[in-house]
Amino acid sequence: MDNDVRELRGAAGLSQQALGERLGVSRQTINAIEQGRYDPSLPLAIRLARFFGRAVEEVFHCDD
Amino acid sequence: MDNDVRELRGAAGLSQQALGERLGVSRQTINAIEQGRYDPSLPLAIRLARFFGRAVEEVFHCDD
DNA sequence: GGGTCATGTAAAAGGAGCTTTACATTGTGG
DNA sequence: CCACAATGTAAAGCTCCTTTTACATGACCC
Repeated sequence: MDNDVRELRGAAGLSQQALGERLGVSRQTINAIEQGRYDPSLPLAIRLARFFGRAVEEVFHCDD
Repeated sequence: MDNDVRELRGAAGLSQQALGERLGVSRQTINAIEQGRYDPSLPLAIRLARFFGRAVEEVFHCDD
């Protein structure tokens, strides 16, 4: 399950810290998600997708 | 965070057991999600939405 | 060289997701 | 009445998500 968070964040010109603050999570959480160390919870995934104006499926890609 | 799983499952004519088998989770998991006892993981939410031909955001509604 | 910003990473701790096993209720059909 | 299917629920246990604190790196500016 990989995702486009890093690209979208870069395009938005935000640091991991700044994005975390906007979404109410720590920068380590953003970092872990970008690196695919784990998947976000469903509510966080929805907040992330909505923040970037995308559908959840567009941001997070299942590999199956 | 509530969802439309029960309605969609009913419309599909499937038991909780049958739906769980299709998605690779236990019937208790389906039951808990339908009752809002907890949110599914992101991969399960995506599988559920895809199974019903909907977007994740259409099936799971954030209350914020 | 010293400060700061952005990022990577790690450990400990707590809460959430999911499993299995098990028991209870309700309804339906023989 | 007796199965049987569908659902609700509970406990124990494991893994995953997220936090906090902390240290380390490289880039960049003064």
